[in-house]
Amino acid sequence: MASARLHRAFFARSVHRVAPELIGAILLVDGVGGRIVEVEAYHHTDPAAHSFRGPTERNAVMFGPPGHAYVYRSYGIHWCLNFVCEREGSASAVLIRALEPLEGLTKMRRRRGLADERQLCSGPGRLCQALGITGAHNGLPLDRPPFELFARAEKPEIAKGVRIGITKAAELPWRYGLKGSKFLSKPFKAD
DNA sequence: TATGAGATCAACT
DNA sequence: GTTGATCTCATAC
Repeated sequence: MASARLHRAFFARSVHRVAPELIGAILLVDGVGGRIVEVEAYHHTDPAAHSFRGPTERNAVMFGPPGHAYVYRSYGIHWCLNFVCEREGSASAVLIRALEPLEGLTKMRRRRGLADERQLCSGPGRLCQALGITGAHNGLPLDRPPFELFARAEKPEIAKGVRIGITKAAELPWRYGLKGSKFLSKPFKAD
């Protein structure tokens, strides 16, 4: 099961193609990480996206080249990790919402102060804390250390649903997840 | 199980 | 001054 490294070209496409293909991919930061099980797409036509109103100091990275990390502070305390994708008129990115811990479990538990594996990375803020992601990672390329990204070996079953935790355009079905995963931040509606 | 408040920073009105 | 792509802890059934 040799997985290919994801390079910049992977992200130089529409978020709506990139987002579902990220499900099942492996993300490591400094050797700590796991399998991506939940993401959300943010597009410039989307009032909930930071890029909707154009570039600002905070979201400048989103308007840069694809394949970079966009890290921002949420509610003053949490960090959230995004992958910048191709611009289609304006900036777009994929929010990494949850992953299944595979590598560096000990480090993650220490950083999170938790024993429960399922809650180590089941949410954007938790994930960043577990992987040690901070504003220092903002703008870093995803194909160079400390980041490591590997494509999934096989195409998993993708669940699709409504996004979480937002008040604008919350009805857009741009949340993607690994069907049946125990590590989702919230379960998908069964269909 | 379910609802509610607090934490705390930067962009926006 | 208010709001937000959140999480945790406390209190109430």
